[in-house]
Amino acid sequence: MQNIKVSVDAVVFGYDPEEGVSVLLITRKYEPFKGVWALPGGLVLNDESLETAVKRELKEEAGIDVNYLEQLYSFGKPDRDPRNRVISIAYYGLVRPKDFQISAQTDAEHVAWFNMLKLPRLAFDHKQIVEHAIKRLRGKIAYEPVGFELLDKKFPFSDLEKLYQALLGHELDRRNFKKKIMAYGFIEELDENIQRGAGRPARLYQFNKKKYFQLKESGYNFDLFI
Amino acid sequence: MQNIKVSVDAVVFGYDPEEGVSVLLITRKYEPFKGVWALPGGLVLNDESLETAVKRELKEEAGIDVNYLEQLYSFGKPDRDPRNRVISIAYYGLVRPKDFQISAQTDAEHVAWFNMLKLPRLAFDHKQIVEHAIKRLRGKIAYEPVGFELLDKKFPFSDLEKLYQALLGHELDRRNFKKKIMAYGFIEELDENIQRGAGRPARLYQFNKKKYFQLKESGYNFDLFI
DNA sequence: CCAAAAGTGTTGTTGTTACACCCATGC
DNA sequence: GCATGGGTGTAACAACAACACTTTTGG
Repeated sequence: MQNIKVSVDAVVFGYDPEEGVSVLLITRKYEPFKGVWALPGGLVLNDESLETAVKRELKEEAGIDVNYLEQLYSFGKPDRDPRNRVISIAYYGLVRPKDFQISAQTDAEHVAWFNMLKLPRLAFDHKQIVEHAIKRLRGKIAYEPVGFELLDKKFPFSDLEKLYQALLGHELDRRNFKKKIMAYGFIEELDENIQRGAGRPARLYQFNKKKYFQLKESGYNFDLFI
Repeated sequence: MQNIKVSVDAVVFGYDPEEGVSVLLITRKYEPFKGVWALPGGLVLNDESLETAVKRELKEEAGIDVNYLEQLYSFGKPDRDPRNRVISIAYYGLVRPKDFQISAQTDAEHVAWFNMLKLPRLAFDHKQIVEHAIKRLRGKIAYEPVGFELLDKKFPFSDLEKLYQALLGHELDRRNFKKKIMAYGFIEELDENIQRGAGRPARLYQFNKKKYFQLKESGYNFDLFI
């Protein structure tokens, strides 16, 4: 008789031009790994879809609604949970951290953002899951402009550039980056500026979803970076 | 109390220069969908890993060992199995059909290869799973030379070319294709020819895994086609 | 000698990379 | 007036796409 539990876990990424790319973590309220940082997640209910389960857990544990959610991978080693067999279907999500006041809720003691490069010790095999998610996100930005789910609706071009640099882990040429991105035509320049700290005010831009989906439907392939 | 079963299903691709790209299917021996074509697969045992489960099922149901196996996606809609809640973790595999005499075994009535473009009606949501796998395989060949798992150890260049054409669904320029592939350096020309039917005999080539992994380790990015 | 499949280079076009100075603001 | 961050164009080079004739075999 099969006796395997099914859970979902979520790697939620947030971005802030100052902080870089962060991952949302909670501390576990119960054993095993009580008090240890972990990914938000939990068992799937009998009659809910996997995606619904992830969204529910994120709401319950961190009070957050994601902007974008995609299945990542299923982790199913027989000993990944010390109690009993649990396979976890991992998702990753993108969110604008400023949109939410994250807050610990049921099942979680604390909730916090951690820079993706400076993570604490994590429960279970969650470190592996996060690594998998980072790899996926890095790959993803090369052919889909997911980054826009992480930025404000209107953003200075330098935010986008910094996001790509943070994700890719290397510098980009400002002029070439802008040229390439703008050539696709799914970003529009607005007639507004923003001033942040010192320096010349920056022109604001926004993502044009309609144009993006048109391009995508017509079989266009985005090839952004290596 | 959670009551969800966990199964695995496999989309095994095979290739033959005459037949094109095929998918391995079985007919179900029991209800539901008794007698209907379906993907090989079944429930995961309590103490086996997901990958082991896939390999075991392929052996049990079709007498096949895959050459390459990769997790595809997990399908978990609450009503995808009419009996009870079953989530399926789908894998896709590659195999050289000539290496095996496929044969129906326990749990399967018949086993057969079907051209990936001419599939019969499939049980459960297996059609969706196959479509997902085809999409993935198409994407995959663009940045990893998985195709070699589908070809004979030694093959004429035209086999590789036909494989890519079958997968991509469009023609390729013979000269440009060869130039591009050979430039990576992980294919070596042998001092052997093969004669198949009419026409000039073809030079044989083989994949050099060592060189391939060297390139890959050194962070090289293969970018084959759109 | 004809049909079938394999083999092979060059050129124009396009895309990519490298690179440096000026501009608008706050302090 | 200086420090900070924003904005912009060009030229050299590399990659890609398009293109057709010759070679070797079997029948």
